[in-house]
Amino acid sequence: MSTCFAAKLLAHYDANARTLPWRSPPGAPPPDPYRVWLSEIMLQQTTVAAAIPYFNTFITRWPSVAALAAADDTAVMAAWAGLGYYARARNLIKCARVVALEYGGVFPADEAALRALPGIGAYTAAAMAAIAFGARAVVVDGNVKRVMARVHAIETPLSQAEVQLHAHATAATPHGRPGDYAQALMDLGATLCTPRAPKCGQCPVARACKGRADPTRYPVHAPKAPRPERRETAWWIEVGGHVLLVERPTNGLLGGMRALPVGDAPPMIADWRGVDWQNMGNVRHIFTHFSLDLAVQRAMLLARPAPENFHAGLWWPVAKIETAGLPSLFAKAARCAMAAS
DNA sequence: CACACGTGGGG
DNA sequence: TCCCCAAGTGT
Repeated sequence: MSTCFAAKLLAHYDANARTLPWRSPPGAPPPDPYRVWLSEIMLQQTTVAAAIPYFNTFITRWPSVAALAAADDTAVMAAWAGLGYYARARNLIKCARVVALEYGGVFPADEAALRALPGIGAYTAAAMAAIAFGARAVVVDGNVKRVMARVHAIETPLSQAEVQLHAHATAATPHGRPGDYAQALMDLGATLCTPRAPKCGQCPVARACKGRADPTRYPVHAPKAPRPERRETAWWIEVGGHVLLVERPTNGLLGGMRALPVGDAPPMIADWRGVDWQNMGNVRHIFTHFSLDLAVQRAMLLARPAPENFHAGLWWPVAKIETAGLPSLFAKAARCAMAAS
């Protein structure tokens, strides 16, 4: 594959680039590295449509990495609520503070230095180096892997083809316009060289594509494991218009997020005898690696139990539950608990 | 290297 | 309803 590939891709990009809030037009000076970074973190395993409103909210509320570094952790986590993969938000905060304290609020331009920051892996470091700093970094994301697997008709399953795919991506990367090239390649994967029903008829590099005859054959995937089933119970404890929320442990599922208490028993040391629990129904939620059937139990208490009976709870106004920053699972459970009955 | 880690949209 | 998946990272 020669520079011809990149030339055709860039020409197509010049005429068809998507307009996105974090993006500069083709040929324009690079965007603020803060915007590139924020968008790249939000876009990890996340669709453009889902990321856009969050990006706009964050940029308005925290216009610079210094502003984000100075933010309350809780406020940032709440603003991220609903976007998923919450380790990204925890690392976002850590990264902002490292940049603020160790780099004076200016992102390093060096790919290796970027790679060393929290939440920035090989892909994001390369993307930032290319898009924000104009370096010839080799950007390899899911789009690039799919395009390379098709162009070269790679039969090796994706998980075992990393080195091969990276080599092809390196050979294809031009020395000029690295940022535009990276985005052009990802645009191609997102709009034409899609996983299903690729639009080969409109593809600028279809003539060079070895997978053209059967594009959906590539990339080859390993067989997927079955998704296990889990059952849990969430506890809605309401007193005087307030509901008990907890902050989940920093690590693990929905780590660091506010939530309803979950477990086999209500989250108290106190004695629950005599309390009238109502079964409010079940919420079904599909995670990447398991399916969850969450039963929702509700108790309406007359008096607030002593604080020492809770590990780390807070009473949130039921009328403002949407502002609590609950992840989607618990936002659903809250709607279930508040349903008329 | 394999697995944990969210969510909502599309076919 | 169900399966796939979307600009990955950390462990």
